[in-house]
Amino acid sequence: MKRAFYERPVLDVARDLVGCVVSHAGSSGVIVETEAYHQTEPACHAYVGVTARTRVIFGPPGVAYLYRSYGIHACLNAVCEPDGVGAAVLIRALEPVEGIELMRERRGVERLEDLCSGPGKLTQALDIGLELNGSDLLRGAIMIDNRPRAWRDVDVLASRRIGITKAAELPWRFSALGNRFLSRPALSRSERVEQALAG
DNA sequence: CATGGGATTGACT
DNA sequence: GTCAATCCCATGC
Repeated sequence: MKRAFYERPVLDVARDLVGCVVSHAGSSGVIVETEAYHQTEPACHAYVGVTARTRVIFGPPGVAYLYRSYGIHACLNAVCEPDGVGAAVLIRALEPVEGIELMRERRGVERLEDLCSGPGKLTQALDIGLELNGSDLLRGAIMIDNRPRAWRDVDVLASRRIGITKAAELPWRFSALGNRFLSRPALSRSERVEQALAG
């Protein structure tokens, strides 16, 4: 992955990261779910401006932003857009590829679908901690690589972001169509009915 | 310096 | 479906 990939508008990066491969500490997985966040909308941590916490989000693109969620979990983001702009993509779910036994040990669960199907789960499975906040995604410990051939033409669906109360209406979540490793289905039951009726 | 709210998960009814 | 765990940090006094 090149630096210029991350320097683009955050919605484009979030969509294009689906199908790419994240690897760390002897384990890897294909990204099947992302969410975009931008300083101009209140769900984004960078909405409050530059602080000790958000400094990394406003920094150069292609860098990892890691934060602690609910006092327990670490969540991984890729910083996007030019230096000085606050935007990042949250990596929400992976399809496990390499180091699956390592993931099982780190997570303490067996089922493949339980290893990386959520932002807190995948960081635990790949042993990614807060100490990697600010590290480079191009040459650091965490690597993100281009889509394997089989994922070149993956269908990506946009839907609403999960678990937020502000700007919840924006369709800034991107997921691999029909993938079984998502943190949640892309569409609710009623939305699936609507889509079916719309043909 | 005290307080309160999460970009979540897992256990339980 | 409900709910607690647990810590970082932004905010307000």
